[in-house]
Amino acid sequence: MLSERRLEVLRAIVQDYVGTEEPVGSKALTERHRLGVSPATVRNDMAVLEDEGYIAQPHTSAGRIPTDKGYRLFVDKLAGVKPLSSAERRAIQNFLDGAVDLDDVVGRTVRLLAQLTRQVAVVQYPSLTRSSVRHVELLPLAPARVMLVLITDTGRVEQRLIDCPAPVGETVLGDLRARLNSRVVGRRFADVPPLVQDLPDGFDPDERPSVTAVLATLLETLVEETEERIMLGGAANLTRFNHDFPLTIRPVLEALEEQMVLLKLLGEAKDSGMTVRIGHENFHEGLNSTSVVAVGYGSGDEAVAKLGVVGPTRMDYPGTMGAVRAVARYVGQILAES
Amino acid sequence: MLSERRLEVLRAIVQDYVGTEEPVGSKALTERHRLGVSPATVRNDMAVLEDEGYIAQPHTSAGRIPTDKGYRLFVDKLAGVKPLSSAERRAIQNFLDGAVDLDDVVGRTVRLLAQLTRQVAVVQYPSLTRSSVRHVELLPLAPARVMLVLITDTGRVEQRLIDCPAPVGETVLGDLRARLNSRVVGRRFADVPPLVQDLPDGFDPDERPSVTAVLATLLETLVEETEERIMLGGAANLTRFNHDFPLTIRPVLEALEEQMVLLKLLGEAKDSGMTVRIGHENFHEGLNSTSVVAVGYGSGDEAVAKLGVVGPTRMDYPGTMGAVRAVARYVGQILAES
DNA sequence: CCTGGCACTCCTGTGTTTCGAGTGCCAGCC
DNA sequence: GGCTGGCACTCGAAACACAGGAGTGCCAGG
Repeated sequence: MLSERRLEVLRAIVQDYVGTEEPVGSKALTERHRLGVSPATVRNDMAVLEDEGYIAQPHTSAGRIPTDKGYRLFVDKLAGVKPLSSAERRAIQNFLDGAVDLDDVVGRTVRLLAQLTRQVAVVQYPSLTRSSVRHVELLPLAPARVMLVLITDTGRVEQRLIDCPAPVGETVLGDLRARLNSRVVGRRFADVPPLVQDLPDGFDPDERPSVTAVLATLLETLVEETEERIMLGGAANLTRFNHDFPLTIRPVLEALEEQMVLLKLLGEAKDSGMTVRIGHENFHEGLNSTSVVAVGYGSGDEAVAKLGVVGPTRMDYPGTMGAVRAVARYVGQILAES
Repeated sequence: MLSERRLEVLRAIVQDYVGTEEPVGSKALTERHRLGVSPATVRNDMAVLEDEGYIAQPHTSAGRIPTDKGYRLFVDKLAGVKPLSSAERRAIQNFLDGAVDLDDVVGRTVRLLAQLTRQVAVVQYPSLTRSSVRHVELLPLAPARVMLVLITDTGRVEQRLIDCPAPVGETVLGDLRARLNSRVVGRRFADVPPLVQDLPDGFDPDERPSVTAVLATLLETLVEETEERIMLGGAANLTRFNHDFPLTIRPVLEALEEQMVLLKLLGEAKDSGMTVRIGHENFHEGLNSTSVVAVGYGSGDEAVAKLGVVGPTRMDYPGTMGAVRAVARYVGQILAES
């Protein structure tokens, strides 16, 4: 176990390095923090911290920088979550209150988060699996063509074109619509399949193939469209990183362009509470020198989706975590209201 | 007027510079192109081209690079559009054919274009103003709460929540839905307002405020949601630019993150035919060292939206233009089919 | 009008040197 | 035992010098 003072030294190193972006030496440390000991002592502490793997030297005779392990300790033990100022909180609320629909909410959130943290923001659309059905609508487009519109309680709308095996009358369609809605409205997506299984039985044998086609598409939408959408913003903030960054920025940009990677990134975050993944804790190679701060958000108690930011491992963790948490809360409120 | 050979020299300079990314000198030119004259002669031609402003020297005693004006001449007079290979065309078709809905079409298009041109791709969603109404749906959510769903012929779906001044019965809503659809289905958005103006007259005075509220929201959606969406992809390709690029990449990324800028960017493109804006021809400062190649696409003869790519002024214009044109054509086809 | 020759420019890459922040270690001190 | 000042050492970064070479402009001759 590290002594109190050594932890203090680590904290000081992290803070200074995050601020200056330059390796921090023993002398500079004692000057900027009231550690009450001399540089030589700090050097000894640093040697220990380095042995334990919390800090490292880019090269001999340079200052120290925190390792992933060092940041981990910092986040877990040494740093709290920095609450936002009330001005900031008011700004968040004002900005989000202007949203008109779900797309707009997500769009505003991502911009807000990027601006607040000056990093890359990632916001997942409220997930279909966890939301429930608000309404199912069937629209005749042509004799044997139907459009299925699925509306969720989070305001999301999915539509699908269905080619039926035979023409479907308006009345049949109306009938189906009514029965379908009476069974599934208010239900969780996951609960829907068993509830509609026997629906075709109530129809004339001639109509059954079409009814089955509609149901099949509905179920497919429920499952397949769980492929969740994600919005990204603030990519320009990547350029604030190290100055030598064409090298480093490239793989990050590439990783961020892949929906799959982003989904996995947020997916790995815990369902409740804030998750911080630092450097190599991220599964994706391109993100080995970045950290991800993510948190779930939702209209009720339960998280329906996640949001977060991606930034350099050398980031202001307390501030970032504060901003992420605050934004998630307000978005949750907005969703609950609408 | 420049002589034939001087134009040939300019063409050679552009081609070489695009290929090597390095200033091109007279000797290298004669070696790589069969100009039939000596380096000294080429030097004289270059001096003239420089006087006229088509090329420039980064510094004395370096090779020449084309200016914006030089690229402009190249694009207008010296270069054609390079058609894609049949393999490429097949790949495009295969890739786009797999799309399931509009979001998917746009998403695939943007990825395809980015990959094909190795540049940043920009695709505008089919515009609401130019599309027409396929169906309007009204769904009762609560006694005095209605959801309006608007479906366009390009497959786009817009939804709006409406709080009515008084409870609305199912029958009234059904009635309104029927009358509304009979009047507006198949109509252009721009034509809708006059067609629905007198609709409230047919309803019971008690219901009129609610009907008016619904109509107001519909019209608002038509107008306001003409705020068009844009999808962006291939940002990682920015890193292929000059190696010294944190400087240059920054403003470009910032510009690309602003929807407004992107909209204006595509908006400035001609409605028909391909538009190429080179360097300072772009209104936005951050894009002064980039070129934009854009073209309209649509399901019929008329363009419903635009797409294009953003890349360095030093780009392969014939190839890029070929790819952009080809992709636009196939997207148009896909939209027409669905 | 084209060409070869020539002097000149100036960027680029390479090696050398200097400078200084930072380190590890040691002996002494509380 | 733990802290401190002192000291020699390391090594990257910045400054400087220098040669090489690609490229130019200009001129005289074909």
